[in-house]
Order: sequence, then C-alpha cells, then structure tokens
Amino acid sequence: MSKEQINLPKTAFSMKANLPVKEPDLIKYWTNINLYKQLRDKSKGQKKFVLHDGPPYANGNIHMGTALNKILKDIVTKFHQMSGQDSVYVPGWDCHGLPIEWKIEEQYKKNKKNKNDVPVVEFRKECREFAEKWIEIHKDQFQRLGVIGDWNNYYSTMSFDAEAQIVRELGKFLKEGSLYRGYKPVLWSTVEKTALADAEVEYLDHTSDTIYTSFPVKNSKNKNLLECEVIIWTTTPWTIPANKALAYNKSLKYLILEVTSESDFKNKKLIVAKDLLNSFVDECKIEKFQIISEFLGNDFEGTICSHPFHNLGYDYNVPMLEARFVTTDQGTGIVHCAPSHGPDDFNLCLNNGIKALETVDDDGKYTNNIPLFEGTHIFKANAIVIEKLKKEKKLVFNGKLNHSYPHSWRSKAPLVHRATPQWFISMESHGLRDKALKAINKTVFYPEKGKERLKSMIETRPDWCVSRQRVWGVPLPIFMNKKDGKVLVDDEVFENIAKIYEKEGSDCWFKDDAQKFLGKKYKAENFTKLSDIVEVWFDSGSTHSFVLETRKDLKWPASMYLEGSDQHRGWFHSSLLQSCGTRGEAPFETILSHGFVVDGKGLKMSKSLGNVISPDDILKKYGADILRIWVAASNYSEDLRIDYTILEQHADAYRKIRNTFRYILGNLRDEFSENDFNKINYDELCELDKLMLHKIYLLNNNYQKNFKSYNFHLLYKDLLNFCTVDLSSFYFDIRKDSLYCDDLKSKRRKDCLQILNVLLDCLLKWFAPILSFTTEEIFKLINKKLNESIHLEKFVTIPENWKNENLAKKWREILNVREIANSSIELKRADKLIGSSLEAEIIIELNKEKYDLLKDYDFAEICITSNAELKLNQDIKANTNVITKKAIGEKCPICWKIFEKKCTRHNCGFDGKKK
RNA sequence: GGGCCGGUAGCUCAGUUGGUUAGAGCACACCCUUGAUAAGGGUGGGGUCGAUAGUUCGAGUCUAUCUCGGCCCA
Repeated sequence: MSKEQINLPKTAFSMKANLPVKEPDLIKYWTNINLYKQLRDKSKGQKKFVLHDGPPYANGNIHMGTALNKILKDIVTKFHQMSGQDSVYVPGWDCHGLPIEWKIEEQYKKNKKNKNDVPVVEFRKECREFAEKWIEIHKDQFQRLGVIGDWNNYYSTMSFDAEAQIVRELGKFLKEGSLYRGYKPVLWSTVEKTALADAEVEYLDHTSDTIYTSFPVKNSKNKNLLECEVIIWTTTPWTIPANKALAYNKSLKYLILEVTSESDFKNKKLIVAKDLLNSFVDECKIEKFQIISEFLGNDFEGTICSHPFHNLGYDYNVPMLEARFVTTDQGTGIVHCAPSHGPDDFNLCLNNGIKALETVDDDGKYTNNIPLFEGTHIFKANAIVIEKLKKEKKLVFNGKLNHSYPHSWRSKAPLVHRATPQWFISMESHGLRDKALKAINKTVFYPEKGKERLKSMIETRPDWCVSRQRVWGVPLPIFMNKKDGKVLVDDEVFENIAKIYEKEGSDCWFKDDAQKFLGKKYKAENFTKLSDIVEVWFDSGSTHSFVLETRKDLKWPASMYLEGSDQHRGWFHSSLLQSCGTRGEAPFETILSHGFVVDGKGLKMSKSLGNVISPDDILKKYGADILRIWVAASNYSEDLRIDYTILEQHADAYRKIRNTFRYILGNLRDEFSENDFNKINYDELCELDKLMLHKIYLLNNNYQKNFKSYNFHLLYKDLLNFCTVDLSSFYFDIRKDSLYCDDLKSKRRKDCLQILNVLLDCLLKWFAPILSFTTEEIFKLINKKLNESIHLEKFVTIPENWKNENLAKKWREILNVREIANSSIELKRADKLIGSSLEAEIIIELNKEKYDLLKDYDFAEICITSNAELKLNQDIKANTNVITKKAIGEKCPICWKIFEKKCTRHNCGFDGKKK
C-alpha cells in the first residue's frame, strides 16, 4: 500500500530551529515593519502600562544579570500589551559618574597625558563620547535578546533635557530647605589639595606615631565605672582634638585594672578589653597592676567621658557609643571617634546625632573649630598633642608603628580623612523619611518580601549626601553669598540655568562666567559658584521626572519598576526619596525585584572560579529564545542558577514545544484559519474534542492568574506540561489515526482540524511573550499578510461554555482505565508478545458502577489498540482490570489496525481474510 | 562581623491553616515504534524535604542552634 492514501503531515516549519541564524533576521523584520510604532498606533487610547526602565550604566558589555533583567522586562511588557493595554517601554542609560571618569583617565595614563592639563570641558566631552559609544553597543545587545522598545528615542541621564531637569529637581530641595550644607570625611591629599576616590589611592608603608591615651569617665549608670579612665589607642594623634565620642563593642568583655607601679597612672583605674590586656600592659610597660573587675561591653551603655584636654577648654561630653566595628585585633577594644576624620566615626556619630565639623582646611591646617590648634598643620600636630597629653597626665604611652597607609597615586603623599563641605538632603527636616515610608506602604511588591527590605533601609538610613568633588556629572546649581555664606535660592535663577542646559548642556557651568547663570538680578562678584557635581544616584533617582513626566507617551507614576534585588539600596531607594521629596509620593505603583544569577551550584559567577557564562555564549550556542525560556522557567524571587546542563534541559523543552507546533502545522498543512471561538459548534463536537476545549479553558484561566501575579515560572510549566502531557502523549497520539487515515470529509477529522486551529491560535499567543522569535517565525509562516507580527495580537478569550467539569470528571475515570491498560499492554510487550499497542486487543473488566459510566466509550480509540471490549465483572478485586491479548488477524495496510474480518472504515476497505 | 533572604529527586519547580505511602515535567534506564523520525509512545527506578535538637498524637510545614549559599551593609 502506498502512502498517498493517507494524509501525512507536511509543513515548511523545520524541526531544527537554528535560532542563532534565524533570530537576527527576525530582529531586522521587526525593525523593517517598525513594530514599536505599530504597537503604539494599534493600542492608542488603551490603558497605559508603563514599565519604567532602570538605566544600566553605559560602560562594558552586558552580563547575565543585565540579560535577565531586560528579558524579564520584555516579558512583562509583552504580557500587558497582549492583554489589551498600551504597554510602553522606553529604555534608558545612566551616563555620569566615576567609572567613566576612570576609564578616560586610564586612557590618559596610557598616552602619558595629565588630567590636570586638560580643560574640564574637554575631559567631559571624552566622557560623553565614551558613554555614547556604549549606549550604541548596549542597544544592539539588548535588541538581540528580543527586547522590543523605543530604541530610537531612548533616554539618558546626560541628555541636555535630563541635565536641565536635574537642576530643577535640586532647586526644589533647595527651595524647601531640606538640602543643607554639612561636612563628611573624604580621603584628602593636603599636597594636591583635593579629594581622592578609592581607585586613586595606593597603600604604601608608613611610620605613624601611636598613642595610648585616657578618657576619664564622667558619668555612668554603672557605678563601677565611675572614677575609671577609658583607654584608647590611635595611630593618628592629631585627630584627638577632633574627638567627639568613644566606641565599644557590646559583646566584648572588658576589665578594670588598677596600676600599682610607679607612673602618671599609679593608683588609677583603667579600662581595656580583656582580650587585649596582655598586649596593652606589655606595650605600655605597666609593670604592676591589679584586676579589679570584669564586665560586658553592654554595661558601657549611657556612659559619658570627658576629653583628655578637658582642662584646656575641651569641656564637652564624650559619649560612649556601641559599634560593631570595634574588634580586638589591635588597641584596647575602645576606639576614639572623630566624625570629621573617619568614615566609621562619621557614620556612628551621625546615627547618634553628632555631626561632623570642618576641623581641617584645604591645606591641612586646623580651623577655628579646634581650640588651641588653629592654624597648625596636622602633620606637625602629633608632637604637640603628645606633649599636651603628657602634661595633662593622660598619656599612657607613645610609640611608632610601621603599617600600610593610604597615599596619593600621583604625589605619593600620605592621605588623611578630612571632613569637607558636602550637601545633604535631610531625612527629617521636611518629613522625607515619613513620606517615603508611607509611599512604601502604598506600593505593591513582587515578591512581597521586597517591601520589608526597602522599608528597613529607609527607616535607618542617614541623610543623603548628594555632592561629589568630581567633574563628570551635573553641576550642583549652587551660589553662596560671599558676605554671609547663605545659599542663593531663587526659582528664576534655577530656571535660567535649566534653560541654558536644555540648549547647550551643563558643560558651560565649568567654562562660562557666573553672570550668565545669575541673570540680571544678582551680581556675580557677590557670589561663590560651587564646582561640585551631583551624586549619580540623584541623576537616576530623577529619571521619573525627566522621562515619565515629560514624555507624552508615558505616565507618572510608572506602573512598575523592575530591577535586581540590590536596587532596594540603589535605584528603588533613590527614586523613592527623590520623588517623595519633590512630589510627596513614590514614582512607581509596583516594584518587581529579581534575584541574582549564580552558577549551577548556587555560587556567584567569578573569573577565578571560572564559572562565568556570558549572554553572548548562550546566544551563539542556543539562541535568545532558549535564554528567554531560562528566564521564564526560573523562579526570579530567589537566585537564578545557570550552567550548560540547565540550559541543555531548557533546550530540550524548547524542542518539545517546537515539535508540538510542528505537529499542528503539519496536519494543518500550514493553513491556519482563524476561528471565532464563539462560533464553534460546541454541542456537535465529540467528547474528546470537548475535553481539549475544557483543558484550554482551564489552562487559560491559570495563565491569566499567573501572569497577573507575575509567576512566570508556574505559567511556563503549565504550558510545557500541556504540550507534553495533554497534547503530545494524549490528544495528538490518539488523533493521529483520524488525521492520517480518516476520509478528508470525515466529521471527526474536520473537527480535529478545528481543534488544531484553536490550539495553534492559543499556543502562539500564550507563548509569544516568552518565545518571541519562534512564535513570530510561525506567525509569519501561517499569516500571509505583510508587515504583521504576533506581538501585535491580543490574548485569546475563551468562551465560558468550554468549561465542562462533569465531562472532565468522567474523563479522569477514562484516563485511569487508559493507564491501567497501558500497564497491562506493557507486560505483554515485555514478554515479546506484542510490539506496538495496535498489535493488542484489550478486555476491560469493570465493576457495575464503572461499567455503567464507561460502557459507551471506544477504548480501542482511546488506548490506541486494535480492539477493546468492555465487560461487567463484579468479582474483580479492584474496580478495573485489563487483560491484554495479541490481536488476531491481519494488519490493515492503511490504518495499521489488526482485523479478524474486515477493516470497517470506508476508505480502508480491507478484508482481513484476503491477502 | 551585622541585617535580610534562601536550601524539597541529577535539573527546573509544586507542596493550602502542621494531617494518609512527599508530587509534576524533564533527564536517566529498559522496551516499543519507524506514517511528528536528529521525532513519537509505554513502563520503571530515583528524595532520611541542608544538619541537629525541640514543641506536638502527628513536622517538608512551627521554634532554637548550626551549616552552606546569595544580596546589602560594615
């Protein structure tokens, strides 16, 4: 018999995907048909869904984390678009900041160029060009992932309008009064008279003066501590005049010891950590002493000391504060804190309401905030401090220490931490913390745990330092009155600056005369123009104002911010504060945060471990759709594992999905006819087809539910299981017989084709947000119209009447019989009695209840056997029993069933008895 | 070091308010098929739920400690 008598599937849809080759062509297609514009035109007037892009830094190739983020954004955007909204995605880039400055300086180093010889504007131009270059590269890399967005009209934090708006936003804080001038320690070179960034610091050996000095306890809840002196150790004696507090560790053990040998401290009681007692008495040469008592750091709570220079006018309180950074590595277990001269000191003091002061000027000389020492250079002060301590009988010991110490990479001069004037946004003065916390409560978080995370950070964070002493950024638009040091707050001036930036960018701040910005109202000679720039988190925290508010195609607040969980301290945080400070509300309605990409074992990717996989590796080997499956299938609320075995697994799943489509397309001969689901004559369908419609109904319900809660991994698993379990191994397997062997006019076959049409329609749309490329490939195959795209389609609506629980319940029984039959067939197969299930005939014994329920079903069709007989048998143990026999007769050359007499199908008129 | 989050078959994930022998798909093994064919079908093996201790009649689920990992901070 020839194969022409049967209807075998035929399709142009290849089994082999070849995604790395095909996908770039589809991207070109989307560009050519201007898909983004079509999407906007088509959904004009629909409710907007705005996923506001958190701008990646325009520097370096993308990694797995970026790819994950962009794909997730694209999936979310496409879901909302297909559910009937105008889902707008405008990508953006973060451009200012230190990393780019470094890159340019590195190039200078290579070319033996000195940054200081280059005009600021020239330097900034190079930074701008560097960022521009990376934006172009990123654009290609992101589009390669299948991300649809407004790539031609992206936003960047360095565009002129962005720079202008950032000035306006800062103006709001200045006007309100919550932006204030304070002090914060930075690494400072007194030789170059400049602040240095971490990357500009070299650690070299340096010999420092060391001192052990005492702070007498002035007051304490713990009576034992009265009359004692707390001992500290430091390698920077010159910071003692700037001391404001002492730090202890609440979980360390401390001792009170009484010195009995001859010295300034004879008969005095000293306090040091128990673990450091030996090193302390050895180094300080305390020969005789007695231990009075031992206590836990906790007992320091509320203790106040007096300054060793108390009698010289330093008569303020020195509180003891609890700090985790206090260890027993060195010193005495109590650390002297000068908030103006150390980051730990600064943070601890700030959290306890002690602000840093300007203690040292640009040249390294004490200011008038430091009594007795004003005008003295700090590097000459150690000897004076030591002498005065000795005189005050507060010096236990002084010595030298050779240790690694920060130096300037240029001048090699030792650096100091020095409090410099900085600009802060107050968390309290205008209720910013409160507003932010309230806004968090109104925000919906996916996953929910993000809410607590952000909240606890906002609750405890100190004031926001928004100034930086760098050049690649938006200049702080601040003028200070030379007479009284007051900040100029005038809307007209801010607006004037903004208008100028809109026209020519912010470079002019560094080269043009101050009068240009002040306008006619003020005289430049009366004001000092600041040269600080704005911290980059303020830039990106302001994107909502220069992107969401400004663009007509967007809306404020955004429907969603979607970033990695590190952004709770980053962009979610800064955007929230910026927006609450200026608008009193969050710039987002929902926040979706995702975990980090780790290797197959759950370890973070690093060059040294050699477990790094780049998106490019995956695109070359598998294609973007496999990467997109990985994103969809992973639970993003935790860390996402990836390695080649995991990808291989997803590639296998992809093949299964692809073959599901191929089966449908082949049987439809690539002829898709769009159905109006409501016009399908449901009542005329057989139960098997109705069951499939019921399953489609259920799946669609779950799909909608999981999409609305952003549980993509559950949604994807449902789809994959549907393809594998319900289609491939069940419906498709059973219906092969009808599709291949039934007359083309047969109702059963035509109904099946209708179901296949429905399935193709549903599956294409369900999968489109995830398998953006493959669904488009299929859509182009079956859709003859030009310039169309699956991504312009909407999700299917499933008629309510497809739901049929009674039918499903009955078919659960049928499937149960099918399973038992399969087990029975398998036994005979193992005995080599039969091969294919069509070589079997089965006898199904049922109890009364089951028999009555199932007696009218054709189990030969359902179990794909040549014959099936139902028998009532009340004596069987279980309610169902299946007996498998080898079917007797001849195999019909067309339908391959075995008949004793005659194949009953009219187009298969084979008399089994004839040869 | 601190805060937060997490650890269920080789892999990706389910597992309701604590309640039968802990589930699914993939992968694996064996078999069948050769009319979805670098495809398709069937059957089967596989988990002391990170560890320990506790609460309870009963713990993957609750509590404590530890351990491993991640993010943030220091």
